[in-house]
Amino acid sequence: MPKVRTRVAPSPTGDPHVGTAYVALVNYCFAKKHGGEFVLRIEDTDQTRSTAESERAILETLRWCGLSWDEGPDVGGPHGPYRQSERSSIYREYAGKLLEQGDAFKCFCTPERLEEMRVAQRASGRPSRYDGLCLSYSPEDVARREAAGEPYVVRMRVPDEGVCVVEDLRRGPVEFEYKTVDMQVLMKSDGLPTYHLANVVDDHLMGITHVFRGEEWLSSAPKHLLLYSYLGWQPPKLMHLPLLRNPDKSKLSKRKNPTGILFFRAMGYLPEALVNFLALLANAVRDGEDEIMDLPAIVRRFEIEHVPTGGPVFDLPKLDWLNGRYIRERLDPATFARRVTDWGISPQRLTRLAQLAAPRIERFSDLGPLLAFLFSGRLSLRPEDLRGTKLDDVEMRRAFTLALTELDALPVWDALGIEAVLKRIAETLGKKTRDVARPFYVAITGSPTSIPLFDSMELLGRDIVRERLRGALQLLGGAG
RNA sequence: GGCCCCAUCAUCUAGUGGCCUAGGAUGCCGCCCUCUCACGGCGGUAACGCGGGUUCGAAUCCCGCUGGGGCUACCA
Repeated sequence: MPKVRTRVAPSPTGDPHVGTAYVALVNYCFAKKHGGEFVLRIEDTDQTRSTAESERAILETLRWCGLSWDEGPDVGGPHGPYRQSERSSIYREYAGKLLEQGDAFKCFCTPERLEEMRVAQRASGRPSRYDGLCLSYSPEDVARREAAGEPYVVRMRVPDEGVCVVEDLRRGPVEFEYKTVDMQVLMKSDGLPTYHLANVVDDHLMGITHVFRGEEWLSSAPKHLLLYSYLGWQPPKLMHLPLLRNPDKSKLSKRKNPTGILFFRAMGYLPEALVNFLALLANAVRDGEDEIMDLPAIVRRFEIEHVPTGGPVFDLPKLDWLNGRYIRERLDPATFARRVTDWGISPQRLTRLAQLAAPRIERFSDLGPLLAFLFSGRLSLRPEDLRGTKLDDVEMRRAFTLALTELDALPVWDALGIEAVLKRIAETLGKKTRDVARPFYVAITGSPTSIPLFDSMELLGRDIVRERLRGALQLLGGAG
């Protein structure tokens, strides 16, 4: 029996998500429960979306949660590198092997043709699936096109007939007819692999024995199983975890709810409470058992067969209750003091605040009202508070809506970038920056007079800013 | 549209054919404690989606329906 090895493989394409922490926790628990190892791998094969900043934040927040990995891009290990962008030659090798075996082929089809094909397939009620045009080309044809410099991708071959049975550890056998499984792209025209190839190759090479991943992967499991068999490898055991949901039951998304681990940190949740809460979502307690438990206890009582299959709503009020219990039951006054300091009034943060606040106060006692917004969750505002003279409701809605998307797209969250976004929005609206800034001051700081806006936003963090803008928008009756 | 997953209180869930006139937790309501509030204690509210089977017996097994969700990219 080989040693149990699990992994979490986040994609560094945005702010770290609680779903990632949930999946990481399950993989961590399973590995530790069985005396195995837990690996962190970065899936950055999408070079247009991946950022170093996102990777850094993911590592930092997972560590904040108390999860540690035995191997990973920062700690190294015998199966590295742990960043897929550094493993290109490995994927090329296996793509080459698949091509040679005839289990993959070069595809020269244009995006336009593929799009047309899919539209037609959908219209006639068929599954969306590559029609195999490029499979019909002779080797000479392929060589000629390649020599002519036609761009191509490498696609995996999928049988037209038969059934693939995916054995899910929790759900049992799940059947897929091969004719409903698409001939996925394995190597993009930029020479980098897609997730499908990279995850199979890496899981094998890294000796991963069990894969716990989100349910969104269940329908592509047949492709992965097929690749394992083409390459002559033993696939790991698979289990698909339910997706965390918004209160409206859709997949948890930052458009509707706080989803960022950074949000929970900025709001003053304790990492042990957050992890405890996520653990409850994976393994509920039995009657009479206390719901508070630390990581070792979570690991000890972890049972994969008790992970629910239905997607749970991320129930913020319950997290609040649990976090409150941690604060009043698990923090002695000294620890309380230290953790509050680390959270909001660390010397570094106070130094920064000093520069921003000192010019605006006459007594230290002015600090309370001036900086209260930095130590608050939601602000209680009325629509009248937002209204000034320079922007009407329609314009404000427009400005907030634009800000919501543009701020999300900022690669690095700092005052400079935020300023650029606000100025661009003012320009779009044909207004002065100062006039556009006013409602933002109110929405973000709760008052039209405050310490500088862009710094305030930076200090609050992207997630809280998003929540406050969303709140302001709601006050004005929705997006514009 | 096609494929797949899922289905117990508002929410998280226990429940793996009789222990269930369905248990716990959050939320909400009430009472108690109390210099306020909160905490805490006690009590209450509230669910097996529907229809067929199988069985002596079904929340538990099977089928259909309905509902929800995911996937359907040269993103993961």
